[in-house]
Amino acid sequence: MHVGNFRTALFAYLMARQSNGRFILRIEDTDQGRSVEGTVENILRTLHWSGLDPDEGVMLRKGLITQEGTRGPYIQSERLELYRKYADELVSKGHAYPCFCTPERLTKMRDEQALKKQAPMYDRHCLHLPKKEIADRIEGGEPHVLRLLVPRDRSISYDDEIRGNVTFHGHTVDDQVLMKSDGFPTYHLAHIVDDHLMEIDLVIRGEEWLSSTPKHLILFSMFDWAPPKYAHVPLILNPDHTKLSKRQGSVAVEEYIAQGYLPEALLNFLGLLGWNPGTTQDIFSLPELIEQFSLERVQKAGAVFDLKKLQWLQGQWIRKIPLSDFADRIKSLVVERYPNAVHDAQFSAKAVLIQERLTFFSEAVDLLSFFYSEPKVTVELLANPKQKVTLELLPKILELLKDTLEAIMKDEWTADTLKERITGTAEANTLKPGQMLWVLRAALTGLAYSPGAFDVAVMLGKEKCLERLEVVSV
RNA sequence: GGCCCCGUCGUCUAACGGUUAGGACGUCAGAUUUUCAAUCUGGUAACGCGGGUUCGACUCCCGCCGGGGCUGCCA
Repeated sequence: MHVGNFRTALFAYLMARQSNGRFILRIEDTDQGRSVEGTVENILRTLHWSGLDPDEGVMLRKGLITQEGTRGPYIQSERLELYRKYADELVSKGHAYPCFCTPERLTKMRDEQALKKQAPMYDRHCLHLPKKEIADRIEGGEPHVLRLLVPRDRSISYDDEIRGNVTFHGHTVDDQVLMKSDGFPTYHLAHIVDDHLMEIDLVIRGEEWLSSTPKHLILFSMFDWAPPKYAHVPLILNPDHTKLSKRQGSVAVEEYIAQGYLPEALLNFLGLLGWNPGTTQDIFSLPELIEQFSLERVQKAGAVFDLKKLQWLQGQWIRKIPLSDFADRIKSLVVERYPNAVHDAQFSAKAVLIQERLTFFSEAVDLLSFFYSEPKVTVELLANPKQKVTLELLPKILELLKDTLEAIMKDEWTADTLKERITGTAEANTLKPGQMLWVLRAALTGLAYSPGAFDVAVMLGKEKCLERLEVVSV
């Protein structure tokens, strides 16, 4: 599921919720060539992951795809007779006509138009065929499509919920194919038939649909049906301002799920992409979005997908997780690599040390590694010029650390005592506390980034600390 | 080419005729008497251009420039 479609779904969901409406999932599978196995289930699972379950239409029940609601079927390939019926009605009213033109002729026609710098539009070749001939060719089973007869003399305008008044001139609108030769409708016909029959009153869709809206409006008026309100949301863009695409990052929601993003983070990010609350609030839960969202505050211009901001939001949300839940979530990951963590009664106490320093659950494994295995400590890590620890100074610091820790009684092995004694030693030896603490922390964890030295030392215990200091000394 | 949409810091955005043009992400600096992608503080950075209208324009109008979408028997 493309993140753009997902954001559109989010906006639709928000509008449905705040207006006590229904969020309907309809599957538009009218292109036989593009159907991909598992797509529907994938969409459903993704929506469920984020909490945007449909109220009506296609849904998942006990892992199976089902349809619920009184206006079904909700899968367009199961509604073919319906579209046929309405298409015939259009033909009989003179609003649509059969076209026998081959793809080859159409291509040639468009090429010629392009050459003459004209807009490529169907030349209505088949509109002028004699009635008898049309009947005979259809009778003879010749492949054909049905085209919309666009009233070229009028202009079509409507009020977009996001963009305001938009106007098109009939003579710039092409005679859109409504029914394909394979008996399937195009999106355009299916959309208006279904939205009318399913009583859809608000259509929120991507900006790429803006230019086909006049066709839809014409169709609604030909059936004498009231059109829904339309809201065309701006596109989501790549950093280079082109339409969001693969190649420049992930476009599928499934990829973000796989990378470990929380639904709260993605929802928060996408909710704020193209919409703003008008306040300085930037952390939004789904209920808060429902409460505050409005189409009036949706942006008109495209918005670049800013991965950095998504990551920041992810960090914000991961820190909001209650500790016990957080510990549960990371425990299975840690146990995968360190089976001895299974029965660790202190697991939560360790989890609390890392919750605010990670962005993804998966990072927990490395961040807790030194609790379940002996760290590999390198001299390069210990002797860090940035921490003012030189190779010459290192042996002395290690000796001082060992002596200092050795002198602390087991029953006073606390963060406070450690801090007090180490600071004292540092001062007595004209060292900065940081120089000693860097070495201690690095020796105990083997990591450049980890929880603080005191926390780690307390958790590890006196014996283990001395043991590790001894190991790096030799 | 034609039609339509859009144009405030690098990015997401606030402003709806009068502000030192605000916030957030990023970035930079400092703090956190140890690290950190965590936290805090501070800094950096924008009204595309040109005409109008007005006492006064980011805000209204026109033109230009720039970007995007569509231009399929795809959605």
